Amino acid sequence: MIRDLIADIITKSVAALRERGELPDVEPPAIEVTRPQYIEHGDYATNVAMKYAAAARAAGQKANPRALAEAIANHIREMVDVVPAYDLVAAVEVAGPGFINLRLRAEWLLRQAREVIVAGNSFGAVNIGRGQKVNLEFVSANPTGPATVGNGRGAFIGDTLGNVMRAAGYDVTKEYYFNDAGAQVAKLGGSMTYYLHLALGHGDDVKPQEGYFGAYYETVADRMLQSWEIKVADLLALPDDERNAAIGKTAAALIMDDIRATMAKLRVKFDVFFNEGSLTASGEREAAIEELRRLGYIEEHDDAVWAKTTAFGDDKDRVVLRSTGEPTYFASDVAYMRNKFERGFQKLILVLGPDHHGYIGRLKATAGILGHDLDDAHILMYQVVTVKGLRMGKRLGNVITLDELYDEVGADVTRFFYLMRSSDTQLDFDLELASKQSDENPGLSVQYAHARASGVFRKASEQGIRAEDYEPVDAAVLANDPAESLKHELALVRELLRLEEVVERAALALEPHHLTRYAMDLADAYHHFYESCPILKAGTDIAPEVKLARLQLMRAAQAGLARTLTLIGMTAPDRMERAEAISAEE
RNA sequence: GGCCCUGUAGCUCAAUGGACAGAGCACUGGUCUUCUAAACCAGCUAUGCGGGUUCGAUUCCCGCCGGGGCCGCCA
Repeated sequence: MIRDLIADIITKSVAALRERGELPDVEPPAIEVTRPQYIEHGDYATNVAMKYAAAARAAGQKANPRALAEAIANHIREMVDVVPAYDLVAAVEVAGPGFINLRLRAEWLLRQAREVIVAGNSFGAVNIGRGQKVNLEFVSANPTGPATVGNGRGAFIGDTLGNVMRAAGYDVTKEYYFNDAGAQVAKLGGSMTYYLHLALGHGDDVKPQEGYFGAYYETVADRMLQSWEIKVADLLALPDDERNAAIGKTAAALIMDDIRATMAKLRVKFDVFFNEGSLTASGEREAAIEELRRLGYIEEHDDAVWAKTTAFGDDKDRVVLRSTGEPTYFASDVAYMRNKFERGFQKLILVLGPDHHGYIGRLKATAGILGHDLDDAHILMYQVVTVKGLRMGKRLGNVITLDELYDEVGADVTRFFYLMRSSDTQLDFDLELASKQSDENPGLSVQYAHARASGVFRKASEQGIRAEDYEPVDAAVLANDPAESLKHELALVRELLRLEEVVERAALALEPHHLTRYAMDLADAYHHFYESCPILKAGTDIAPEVKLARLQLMRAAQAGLARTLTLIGMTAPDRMERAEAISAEE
């Protein structure tokens, strides 16, 4: 990573100066290398002089941050002059209250275009994960209804976070946990019994007080009858409890298929669908309770059996066995977490909706009880989703389904819009903007940048210029371009090289939304380059070596756009056609 | 009552404790015999209030005010 190389230079300079006694005799601060907000300040900046001065003053020594900065900057300049590996640095300047700004050499930057192309699918990859096994659980909605726009948020956060963590060197398993038995599914069975009777023309006298209702369940009833009419007739004849459980389970299977289909359409990929029921069948749920008992975190009172989660910071202890002797869902949660750790995952990430915020304490406590660090179980919580601008009247019940969004704007735009926002803020999905088939739509704008590059390569191909003609050339020739052109060429390379930092940050902070921001910035840099650096444009007379170098740069930009779109889970189209994205028009 | 998220431009939102707070949309004014105008250029406006920590606070801490959400021997 380029930033690490810069940090290495600074670290070595500080160490050398300290060795010579030219810096205050205090513990040097951690080296922080950041991107200045303005490119006029350089490519990278460090605040080490200011931190050093503060540490010195705290130790009672006199220190002037700017003077320290000058000393360090001088030493960096000397090193850059003599160490060939550091020749990427063009200038070192001291500015403001004591920042040391480093500027990269234009020729070096331009030559990175070829590196981007050579890197291919590994472009932007970093290795901060070092192969750590991570279990990333998301959606995990039980099959009692179609996936909603709320579930979608977990889906896209989880899926894209998984992609970006893989790019950051983690060994990620994407997992969906579901329960197709128990009280909720029995309730579903009650509702489905009602809808099945309706579908068979038996009247509506079995309508339950509480349950799942809406047009969607009519379609489920129809499909059940189509596939298993005879079996369904048998099931309806069972005693109420058995009937509800059996019909609920049958309906749940259909609904689970619907959810999987919705996820697949939206390119949300899971490696594992984990059935809660398997924990019962395998005896893991019982074993988990026994394990808690063995570890001394079980208490019995009020006729129930409790797990002492308060020992690890939870608000209250949690029931694992009710007074009826029935295990709670939390008992399964314990078993499930134990199962994950036993499968070798070192870190568990659970993407949960805002209604689960009360679960954080008990889940982290569970990790603690099982002998792990509380941070080995990380809860990534997202806030609520609302949709502004959706036509009313066509909806199923009072929830908006993910399928409806998909039908309106397609997978690409849906994913982009969901990922534009930080998980911590509410998501107000702007359907009107998302539906626009123009560059006002930020998601399409990024794809358009990619397609636009494809158009240029098609044209180049028509003129007999092929990839093997421009991919190997030395783009440093562009350093001689007019200032206005060079500005945009360098800005484009700089933006490209930032991807690895974006990947690192998104993976470390578990914040996939940085990718969409980056995608817009990269597309913007690309568009500027496209406008001000013509290649094949009619009426222009571009020198052949410049033409090839710009084609290479454009190819690198396209690769970066494709890589970013892929991480977000979007397609990178070679052409944009209006009709293609209008899937909602009947 | 307790807990979680949140308050930034007209709207929706960004901003690893740094330098001059950025995008998109909207709005205003320009640019079309194009490398596809599905574009480009220019302009307009913001950190809820009060303290604190810091060389430096949109960011961290405390209080107040305002939004959204959650609190079960449900699953």
